Amino acid sequence: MTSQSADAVSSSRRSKITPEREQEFYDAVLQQLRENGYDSLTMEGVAASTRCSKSTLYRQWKTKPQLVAAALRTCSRTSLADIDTGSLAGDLREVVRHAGERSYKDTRLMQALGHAVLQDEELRRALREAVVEPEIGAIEEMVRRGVRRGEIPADHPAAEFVSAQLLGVLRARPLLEGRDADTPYLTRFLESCVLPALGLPGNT
Amino acid sequence: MTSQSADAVSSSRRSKITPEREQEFYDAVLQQLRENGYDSLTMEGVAASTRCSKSTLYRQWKTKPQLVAAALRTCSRTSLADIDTGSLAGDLREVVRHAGERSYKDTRLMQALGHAVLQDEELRRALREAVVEPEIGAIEEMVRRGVRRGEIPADHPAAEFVSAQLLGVLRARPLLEGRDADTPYLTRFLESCVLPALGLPGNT
DNA sequence: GTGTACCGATACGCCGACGTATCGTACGCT
DNA sequence: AGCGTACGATACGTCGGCGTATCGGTACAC
Repeated sequence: MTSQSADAVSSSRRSKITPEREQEFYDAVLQQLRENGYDSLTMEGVAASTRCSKSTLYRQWKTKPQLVAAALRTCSRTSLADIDTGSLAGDLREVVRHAGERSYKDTRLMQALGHAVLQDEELRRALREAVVEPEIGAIEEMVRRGVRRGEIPADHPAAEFVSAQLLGVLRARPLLEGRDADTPYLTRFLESCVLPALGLPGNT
Repeated sequence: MTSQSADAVSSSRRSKITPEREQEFYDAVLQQLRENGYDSLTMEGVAASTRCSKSTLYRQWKTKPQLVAAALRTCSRTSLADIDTGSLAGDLREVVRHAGERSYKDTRLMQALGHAVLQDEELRRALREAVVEPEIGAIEEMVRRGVRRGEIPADHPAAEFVSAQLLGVLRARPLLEGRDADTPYLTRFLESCVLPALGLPGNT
């Protein structure tokens, strides 16, 4: 056969599944999700794009929703949790910078899981725990820090809407304008809507 | 009219398709869309729930996406276009009242069409022209009227985000809190975020 | 060197949905 | 009264995806 020398990637896939290999599966799942939606994601497709056999997939995960749920759980972006610039406005500016960069991928992913999430309990929990909660939790923590620092009052009526606003606009722009909500757009939104509503000065 | 006996519905459906009957098809399509998503919407299902045969469906519409597109085009709720209270704040309060009532149906519908819309050109146009454009156009017209009346400056930076904010929050709440964005929620959002960002006084 | 566990390929059964075709018949018009 | 049109029922071919099963072969441990 072929001389399987240094490239462990292309030719021989006979070794046990390493963590890196596992991540390749997950990446393929997420990519196919974004491109074609949940229903058009097929086990055959994942197998083909990762050059494994269906047997391998079904050995590791029982069913298609479980594979997808597992893939979602690797999405845990803890990036937002690390942000702490010392001011609420500064934190949120960092948030929109990150969100704008990941706008396309996250938006498509959410869109793809739209209704599938309503049918499968495990899928719903995976999406919430792995994607929604971490990001939204981080934002709400920023707001709480802002309250503690006295930047905004604890019962500011706009406080409850910060995360919904950001997530909402992120998903709304593609529908309204046909373009992703990139960082400049999100920044304009933050400075001219979110921060003013909170009583904080926006960069004009 | 065909004043058959009392039960024109259950037994014999042999008459030609009246406009009312046609609307029954569309309603069934939209309902199944909202309940199960686009991919799980089946011609068999529509036929069964409307007690017609598949032949009839395929005689009227060539394919499944065309049936769905036709159903979408009957959604044209021009209700928002009729709103004109004399002030921007008043107009928007009417908008959230309507939107809150239709929240569940509209949100689910958008969610259901998520990725299908990316695959089929006709479907995409139908959704835009029948659902998105009318509502968003009405809101933007309200903003323009507000500018003409001098309520807000023409270049107010928050003006471009009014429709995106409302649509976004409408779709975001179910994801974040697991509940629909009803009228009270939308009203709070309007008074504490949208109006303040525009420099208008919100009802506290 | 021997063994075992795991991988890849592939074939299979099953099901459900699309879209077509056929046929009998009720409707509604003239 | 008669006739054509469109409807309802249903069967059919096709396709594609899920999940299972079988089998040969290879990597890695011992």
